[in-house]
Amino acid sequence: MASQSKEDYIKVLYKLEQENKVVSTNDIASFLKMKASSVSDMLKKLAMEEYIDYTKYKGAKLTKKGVSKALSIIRKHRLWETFLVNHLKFKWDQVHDIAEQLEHIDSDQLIDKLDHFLNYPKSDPHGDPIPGKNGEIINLGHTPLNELNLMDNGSIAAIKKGTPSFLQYMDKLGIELGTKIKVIDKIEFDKSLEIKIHNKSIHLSQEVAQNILIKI
Amino acid sequence: MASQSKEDYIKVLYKLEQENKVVSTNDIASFLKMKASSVSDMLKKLAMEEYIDYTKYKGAKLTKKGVSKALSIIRKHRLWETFLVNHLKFKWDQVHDIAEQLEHIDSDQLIDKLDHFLNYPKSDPHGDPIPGKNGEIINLGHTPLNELNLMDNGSIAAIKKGTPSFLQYMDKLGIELGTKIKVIDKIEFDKSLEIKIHNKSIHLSQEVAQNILIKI
DNA sequence: TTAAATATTTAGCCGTGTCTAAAAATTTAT
DNA sequence: ATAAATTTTTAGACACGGCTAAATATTTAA
Repeated sequence: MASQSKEDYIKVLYKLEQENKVVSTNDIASFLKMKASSVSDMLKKLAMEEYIDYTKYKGAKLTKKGVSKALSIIRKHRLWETFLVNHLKFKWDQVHDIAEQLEHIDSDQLIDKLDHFLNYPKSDPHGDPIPGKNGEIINLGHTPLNELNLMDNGSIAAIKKGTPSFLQYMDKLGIELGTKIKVIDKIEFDKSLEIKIHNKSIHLSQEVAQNILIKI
Repeated sequence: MASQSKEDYIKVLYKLEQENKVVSTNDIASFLKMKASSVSDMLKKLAMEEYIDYTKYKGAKLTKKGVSKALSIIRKHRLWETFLVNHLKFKWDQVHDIAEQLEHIDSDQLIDKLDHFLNYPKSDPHGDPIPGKNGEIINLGHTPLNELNLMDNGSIAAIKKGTPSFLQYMDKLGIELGTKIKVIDKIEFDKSLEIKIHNKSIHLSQEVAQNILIKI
């Protein structure tokens, strides 16, 4: 089994690869709040264990083995979050740090049984898809709220940014998974928008709207 | 928070103190399968952090702080075991290693909520008492089976030795928590005994009987 | 009560995963 | 096209938690 630390790197690699193609040492360092030199060392080790393809000065990319490892960690993370919210009655903004610890527990049988107990959920409390046992990840076909057109209707499907403060802001706005919304104004100037929700109209910055995923 | 490794030492210290008064370096080493020199090093650190009272060459003893830490780890271990068996449907011989990992997860809130979810259990799947939030440990007043008198009746209250193979042996004998038994013969020669269980008579060595706790 | 056996500690080494400072490679800008 | 800026790697250090081998204390036995 990869150490906790290595698992953390693999997770970040996966996350950053979603955005870019190849991931740079500095990107990882700033994400993990570590020094580039530490990252450089670790990349060498991960390459040696064939979790990544890595050429000095050229950045890193997960191998098949690496992606599969990443998906298994994400699967564990999201299943635990689901357990914490649905059964232990945590709020959706309280579960991240705990799941961050639980995701490193090493037992396939445990995860199989947890999955069964939770009734094979397809997404976690933030609406993110839960990878399957073999790494299958369902594309739920969601659209960032800021990409909707004027007068489009939809419902909240997922919150992309899972930080406590962002989720608490969502709570304050009355936004939860499944809530119906309608785009009633789009402001050219700053790309912000006005939506109708719970029959009230609220204003959202582009920054915020980007992090709210909609099912149309 | 104490490291995982330190928590392991504290747990062993607690366990060994139940049997002896002061715990020797070698006892710990053989229990943890480590070298005495490593234990010696660690005892120094634990003493520095005031988890133990330690005098060179004289052995170690948990302080109040140490005992309270030990009880909190045991509490977590047993609550998780209860979850694994009662909700995830693990067998009682499969949960030890997984609970060994889960017990190091650091979140008081998590344990509070788990305790609530489990409906505040007083004992775990092996019949061992679960320490309370503040370290209260209920004495369930159990008697080792080998200390019962001829013709005494009782029911299985706990299995002291929680190794998979011992628990599997219990399964084979039809012994589970709550099973009624009666002592029908005590053999002086080797301290073994004959008990009636499920209306059949079975023979148990002293070694085995010592590890079965009875509620009379 | 002293020598032998045993238990414990110390000294020094190693791998892991971090760091700082310096060197080297790459990228950007003139 | 080369100098400057930036990024990345290397070198060397450190804390942690193990280890082996040697030294030292303690206990046991002659």
